[in-house]
Amino acid sequence: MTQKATLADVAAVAGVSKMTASRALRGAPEVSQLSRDRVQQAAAQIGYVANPLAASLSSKRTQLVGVVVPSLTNTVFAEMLTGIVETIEGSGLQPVFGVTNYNPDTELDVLRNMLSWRPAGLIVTGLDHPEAAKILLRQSEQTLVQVMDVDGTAIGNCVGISHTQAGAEMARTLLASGARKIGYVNCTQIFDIRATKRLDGFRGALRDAGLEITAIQTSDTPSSAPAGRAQTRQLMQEHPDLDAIYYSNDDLAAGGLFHCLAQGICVPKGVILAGFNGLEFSESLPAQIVTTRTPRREIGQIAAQMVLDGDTDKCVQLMPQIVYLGG
Amino acid sequence: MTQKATLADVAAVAGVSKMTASRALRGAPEVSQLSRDRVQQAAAQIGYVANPLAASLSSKRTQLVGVVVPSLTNTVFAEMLTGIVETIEGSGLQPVFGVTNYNPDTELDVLRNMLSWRPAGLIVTGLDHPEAAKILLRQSEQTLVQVMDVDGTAIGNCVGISHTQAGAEMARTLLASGARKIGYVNCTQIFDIRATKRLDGFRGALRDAGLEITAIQTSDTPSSAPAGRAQTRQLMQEHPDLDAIYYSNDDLAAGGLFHCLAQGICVPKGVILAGFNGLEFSESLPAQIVTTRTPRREIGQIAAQMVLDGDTDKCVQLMPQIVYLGG
DNA sequence: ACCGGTATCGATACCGTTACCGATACCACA
DNA sequence: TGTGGTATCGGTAACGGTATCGATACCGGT
Repeated sequence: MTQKATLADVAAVAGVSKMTASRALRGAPEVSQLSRDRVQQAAAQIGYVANPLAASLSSKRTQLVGVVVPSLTNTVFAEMLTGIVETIEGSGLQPVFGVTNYNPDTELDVLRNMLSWRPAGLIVTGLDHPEAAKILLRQSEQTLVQVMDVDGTAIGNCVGISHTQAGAEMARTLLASGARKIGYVNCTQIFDIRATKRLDGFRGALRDAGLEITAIQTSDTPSSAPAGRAQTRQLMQEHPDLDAIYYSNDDLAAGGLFHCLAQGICVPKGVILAGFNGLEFSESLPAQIVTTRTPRREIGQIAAQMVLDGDTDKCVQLMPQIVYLGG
Repeated sequence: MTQKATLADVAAVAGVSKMTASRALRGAPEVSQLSRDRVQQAAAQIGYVANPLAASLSSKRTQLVGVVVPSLTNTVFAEMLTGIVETIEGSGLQPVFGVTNYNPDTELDVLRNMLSWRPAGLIVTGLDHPEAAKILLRQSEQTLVQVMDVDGTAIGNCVGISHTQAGAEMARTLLASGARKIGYVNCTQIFDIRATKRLDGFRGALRDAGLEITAIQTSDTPSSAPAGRAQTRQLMQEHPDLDAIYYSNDDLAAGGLFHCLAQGICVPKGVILAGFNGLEFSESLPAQIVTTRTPRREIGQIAAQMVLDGDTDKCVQLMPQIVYLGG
């Protein structure tokens, strides 16, 4: 009881060799029904728990899937993780998470650490990594999936959306609603490359219409609804005549909406607020915002499926959707 | 390049034995400065990456910390995870997450799976587990920390808050504000034992004042702001004269607030809304709600520290705080 | 009765690392 | 010069499994 039961113990109790016990427990075909039953019973009897470390070392294969995300508190990544977890569930694969905090140095560390486990698959966020990380990823042998973003060159498999296109589409949507004086709000405490791509696409589409962003309100606080509220207050104070405000995500946009509600500014009549992600809570907001619904859960599912299938060069571009939430 | 470099390769290049190489890389004291340098240089030169599987198998120790949470999309757990991650960072420990979806059967599976890795530490959510899980936990040898809840009997270490007390305190707060007709809103799609404890405490304190909950609005949808909005609508339709509504969490409460705002109901003048957790976004809501701020990040930090320190029977009860957010 | 084939099993050699203990060298000191 | 102690190293045996291949038994067909 004090010492864990080992395969040898199971084999001894079952009266077979270690190999037969191993095969029986793994469901290998070359075991007689009799031995199989005996082994399973013996294992149950002494409470045997397989040791995946030893198995991995011996077989030179692991059942690990490394998942590297920038943040856990961001619902978007949490939902992607959920997609991954629910897809690999029951496959015998084990997800291992790493968090980079949007920091390239941390990302490199996390990646190195992840790779040291020699995972069967690796799912990393984004296409943009520090050069050293790219080298690591290229050298490594396992199934690689880069998620969330398709704007750039993938090293391995790839699932996501085009943030550049998403930004452009939002610009066109706002323009179509008649907006001409448009503000932009973001947070730069962390360097969010995908938000930057959206901004680029947004700007490009405005320029195609002969327009520029009227004002940009940036802060180096973490992105959150309170930050969105504070920044919107400041932005609208300096530019009371904006037709629309594009936020780098729904949290900021919700904060912006809260500011408007508190000030009695009518949304979207007085000003259109645009976010990104289409988070669930946005659906219940008391006024309507426009946002881009991202299929993050599906991205997680597809990425996990790619790992399961051992794909190597697959690339799936998902199409986000402009939606009007709340009201 | 195709085959990973092993410790033997490092040793060969450095001109020492495997043992010396191993010791040098681990920073063991019984290595001369000369050998140490040579080994480190050799390792860097051939790009050696240590294999934690082999190390763990050989040393019978792992650097793994298993973390079992009910959900990843719930910000509360994500923030606790953040606390854990930031605390064990740099200690050489590796967090491994498991998600139970509030399902006891899943919890047992996840736990079994977690334990099979023989982690150095295990952090699980709550004090209430299926009986089989409790047995597993009691038998296992590693540092165990049960987090979030202190209402009950801990198996190992324990850090959290008393949800019963939190519920009672909220009841007293609402009573002190003059509320007499009080509604309660929750979601039961998942069985949230801690929410139940809060409700018990809440009810108890009301009874102490000779009162009962006026109406309970339950739904079996997942807990979210949209659910909160829908349920509040229904509840207020049937009971338009409520003084206050207690929600099982801030998401629902925010949804409730959105309903009131959309209906032009004044909060908190017309009705007091009470949530739980004190999420960051609640701070920016355009009207004031009352909630219980929970120290979930700190809980994660303390739990991780307990694992690092190898504590066995420590129990830390943190004190939540009633706060007024938004407005 | 002999043969080839299939089903079932076991012995052995690892996987890459660390624990353990013995070996060696070198030093100060008697 | 011998002796004991310390610092540094290496050989060997694990750790708990799996891959591989050879051994055995048993089958049907001729």
